[in-house]
Amino acid sequence: MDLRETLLGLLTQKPASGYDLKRVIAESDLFYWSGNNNQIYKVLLELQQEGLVTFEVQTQASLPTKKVYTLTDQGRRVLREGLLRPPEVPETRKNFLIQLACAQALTDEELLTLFERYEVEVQAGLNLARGLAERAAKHEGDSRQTWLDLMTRENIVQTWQAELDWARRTREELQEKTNKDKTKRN
Amino acid sequence: MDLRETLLGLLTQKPASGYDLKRVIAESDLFYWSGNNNQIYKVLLELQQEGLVTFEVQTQASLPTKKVYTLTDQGRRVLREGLLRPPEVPETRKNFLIQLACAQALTDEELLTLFERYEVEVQAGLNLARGLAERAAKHEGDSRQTWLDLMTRENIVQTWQAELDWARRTREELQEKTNKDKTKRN
DNA sequence: ACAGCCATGTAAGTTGTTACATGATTCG
DNA sequence: CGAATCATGTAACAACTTACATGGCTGT
Repeated sequence: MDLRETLLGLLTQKPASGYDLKRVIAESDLFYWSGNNNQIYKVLLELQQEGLVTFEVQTQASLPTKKVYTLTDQGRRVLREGLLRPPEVPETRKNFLIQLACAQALTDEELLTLFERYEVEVQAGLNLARGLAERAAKHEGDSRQTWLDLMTRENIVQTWQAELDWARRTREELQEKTNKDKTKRN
Repeated sequence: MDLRETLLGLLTQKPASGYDLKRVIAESDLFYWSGNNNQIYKVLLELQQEGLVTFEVQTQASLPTKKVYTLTDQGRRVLREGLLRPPEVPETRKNFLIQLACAQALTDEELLTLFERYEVEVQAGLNLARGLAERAAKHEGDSRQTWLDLMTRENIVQTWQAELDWARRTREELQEKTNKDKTKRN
């Protein structure tokens, strides 16, 4: 599921301009690309040259002219093929865990504040994800696709929640350990 | 926490050659880089030129000569600074969720088999993570670092577990929905 | 004999990033 | 008046990848 396929996928929902797609990708947490021009406009051109999409130039009064891209039948076929390939497992980059692996140089207190800060950051991420999930829940269609979108939002919320739970439990355990060591020393 | 810092971090544990570091990174799921030569040897050279590491050439009987890298005091300082910066939140790329967002073109049956396959893949990932966690648990030191490593392993296991739980629940719900639709149609 | 490990390194490529350029319009 | 939005596109670079080259040693 690279950017090419993702753009094809987005175009199944409705025709869109490069600018539209760029915004969707940039504002989403699901579509993890930065949503920069260079990539998107280039990929769209490539898709067009391969016959997977076509575009129609739309002039607008008092707004710049835009190219509205639409999926072709061939594009739909290629997308379907891609979707039917066995799904990939999630790829996670937890820099905090790498930090922990390198944390020998830190004192217990420093490590604890690190955990506290991590908890705050993860909590913020969870709150954001919750907000998006609620917004998705308000749409209230009962098509399969709106249900899938809801489940997707739930997945993300639960991922953040699991991380927060781990961070809390581990911080508490660390706190106990640290206190014990202190009383020992006194 | 980029590759530079990670290499510094790995060198706190013990001096190592580029080849050693490459293997650690390539075999680990935590250190998410591919562990290719080009990057690692280049970064090590860069770190050496900045005075963060030094190397000692070690000739070996019946094995190629190697450069064993060691952290300098300055390297330790730079690493500490990096570790004390506020930790980053995890970055997750769930291509499966992107697929779901593009899945309008699929039938209910196709979607179901997609979920089934995803479950299998995630289960495999969980099994692998569990194996690594058990191996880590067997080490049985009671230093802070071995405890941290254990907690790290647990984090990874729980992340996989959360994903598997979600996949199962969602697949079951989807199955019910699909069956209902079928009975409706009959 | 042939594969695979140890150990270094380079070449060539893909992917993704930030930042810039243009130019009209709209909002505070 | 300046900033932001709409809309396209390019330039320069950073990060990361696969694949290759070398060469002796080890195990089947």
